[in-house]
Amino acid sequence: MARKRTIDDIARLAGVSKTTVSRVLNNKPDVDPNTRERILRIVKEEGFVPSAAAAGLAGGRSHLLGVLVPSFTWPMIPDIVCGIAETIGNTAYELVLYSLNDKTRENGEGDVIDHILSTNLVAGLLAVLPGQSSKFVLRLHQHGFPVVLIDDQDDPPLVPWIGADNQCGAYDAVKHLLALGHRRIAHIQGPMKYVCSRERYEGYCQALREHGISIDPALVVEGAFDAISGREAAHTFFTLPSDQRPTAIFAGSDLMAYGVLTFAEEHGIDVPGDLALVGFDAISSSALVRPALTTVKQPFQEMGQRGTEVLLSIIEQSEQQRFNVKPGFARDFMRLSSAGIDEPSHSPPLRIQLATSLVVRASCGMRQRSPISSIESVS
Amino acid sequence: MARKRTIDDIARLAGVSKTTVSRVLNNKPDVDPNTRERILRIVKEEGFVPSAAAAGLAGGRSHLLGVLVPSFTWPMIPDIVCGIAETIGNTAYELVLYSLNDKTRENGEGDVIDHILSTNLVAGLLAVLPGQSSKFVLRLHQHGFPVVLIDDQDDPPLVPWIGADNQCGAYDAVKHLLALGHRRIAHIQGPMKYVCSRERYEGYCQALREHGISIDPALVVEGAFDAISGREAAHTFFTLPSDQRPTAIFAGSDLMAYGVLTFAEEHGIDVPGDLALVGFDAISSSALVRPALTTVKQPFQEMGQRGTEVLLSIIEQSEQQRFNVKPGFARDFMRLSSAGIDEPSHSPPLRIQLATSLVVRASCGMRQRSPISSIESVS
DNA sequence: CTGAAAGCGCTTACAG
DNA sequence: CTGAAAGCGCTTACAG
Repeated sequence: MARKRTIDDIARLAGVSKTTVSRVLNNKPDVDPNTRERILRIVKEEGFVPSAAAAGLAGGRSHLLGVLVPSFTWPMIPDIVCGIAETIGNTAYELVLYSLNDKTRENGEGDVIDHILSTNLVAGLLAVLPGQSSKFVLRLHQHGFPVVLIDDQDDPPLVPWIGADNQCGAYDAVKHLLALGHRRIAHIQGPMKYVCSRERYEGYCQALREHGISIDPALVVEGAFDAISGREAAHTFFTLPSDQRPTAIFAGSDLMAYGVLTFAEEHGIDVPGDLALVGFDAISSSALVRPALTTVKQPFQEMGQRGTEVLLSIIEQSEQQRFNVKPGFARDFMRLSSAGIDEPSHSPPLRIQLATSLVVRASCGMRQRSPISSIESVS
Repeated sequence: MARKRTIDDIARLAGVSKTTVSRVLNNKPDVDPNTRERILRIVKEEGFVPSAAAAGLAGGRSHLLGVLVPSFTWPMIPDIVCGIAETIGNTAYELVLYSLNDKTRENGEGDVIDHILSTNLVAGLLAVLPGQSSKFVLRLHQHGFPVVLIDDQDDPPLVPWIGADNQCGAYDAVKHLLALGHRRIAHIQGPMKYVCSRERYEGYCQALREHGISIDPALVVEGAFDAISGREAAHTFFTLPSDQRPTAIFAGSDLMAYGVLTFAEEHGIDVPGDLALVGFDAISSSALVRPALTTVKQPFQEMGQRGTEVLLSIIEQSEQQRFNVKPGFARDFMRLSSAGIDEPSHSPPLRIQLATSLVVRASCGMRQRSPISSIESVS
């Protein structure tokens, strides 16, 4: 059973001062190699782990990383958090989870952000699918607080961001439908306030344009990313005169595609016989629905991993700055309140766009994948 | 933008000592009502939030709650964590997420537990589905560290625990199949090392017994909670002579039921026509598979909520003890290492068992639920 | 290369 | 009812 030793215990055991132990613990230079080695050995023997609270207090920094997620209702959140958790697990940091529940939402997301900042607990923040919070996150970033956006972009792009290549993913999906011979391809957009929805729409338009097909406004409907809005969109398309109906639908999210499947089931429309369907996201349940859904896979776990790595490097950099440029600078900087501080990051913000991949399953009329592979994707 | 004030700022603003501010902040008695009110007002005006790190260090306690989850591959984890996060959101605590990834798993879960204890960061731990970790968690509990188990029990029961009434849930499921006229009802067990698997099996036996049906060992197979093992179990059942095959299967988890559906799809077995199927868990995708799965719903969110409430009360209680019984007692107590400390909690450990409910869908031959309700459960 | 001392922002006996 | 002082376990100038 681990027990709580302090840095004093280690110092005594090693016959040095705690200053020296601290230096070793923090990989500072100017320690005799032998001394360093001896201390390291003792630290290991004793299973000593410094108190994060004390280190944070004294050093003015923290070993905690905040992760802000919207409610857990979005099916990609677990995958993203998984990637984050795994990456943080390899570092000395711990993960503090902040989530937006109904109560915090009604008070405005700004409260959560204020809270994150004022408790002064975390060294940086990963904002997953920030949505409406992104303007608060932007404020944080402008005040010098390390922040990274995951999945959902801000607009205009000012904050470091990791996400998928939405336009290219959408383009591939629609190309796939075109290759299968479809010409009347409808699109259910995600909410157009999201950059990713606009990018997916752009990919849709680009693919059609390249095939000399003009966009038919009757075949484009804005949804809400959820199943209900997908079903409504399908209803809209199928109340068109029969010769104007789509033969294929590209849904901006898997959940909206599920809504289309439900509509088809209700109305005896055969998928893929009468209607081909492609989703976006490749959440795990899309292998389970029938027909199994062809969809664009976003590398959610990798988004979490890369996002964490980027945040860590930003934090490191801002600490560098604090010690090299002017001691105490960053801390004072953080305390400035009303003044219109706007640190112009001279370099454009880091933006990493990860490739998507098309997962072909039964919903477009391709041969059904073997059942084993659909099992594997849920187990 | 929030900025970082300290308790000194508030003390100066209120014209009192920081001792008094601290007392107000911590709801201690013996403060003049007017003083208290004034301080509270200033705290609010300034948006002051005390530094959790400093408070933790000084007070020897922390405002952080650890949540230990196995990998995110289990579909109920998000629901449970959601319940936890929501409940913590109403308190002054923050949530620190620890997860077991492949690396930590190979080092043994003991490492994670040691790490949790030795960083001295969290005031208590919620262990979700601890599985193999539960013996480490037991050690924590025996050393006086506040711990609550969620979902998966320890055996024998020594640690506070919140879970579902597995036996009763299984009993209801099998009764449902019996009521539909089935007599050859198979069961795919979860891994029998888990208490919950044994309880579900017990519920299965109880229902059959009450109907004067004896358990046929050929109709009981142990699975691994995942889809592949469910498919294998179905294969085992359907290689029996045709008059000995089951007409219904009660799967110990939804994922195993998915495996049965896959097997049925492969072999042209109609569900529910040829075979009725019930699962256990009611994870969200069970509304999406076809036929939609009848299953036993576990109240995962509530498990998270109640578990958090229990942990909080245990922490409070142990702090009470620390200050009333003997100052410094708890802290010294925690540091004892080798000695075989075994605090006999004089009262039996708290155990809360929540009711399950049967969600009837298409897989048993009841009328199919309206599509709207299956949409609602995924959106 | 090393250590004594001050200090991070709080809490808690202790003394009034 | 209130405050001065010590201390939580660290880090960081500063001085050698």
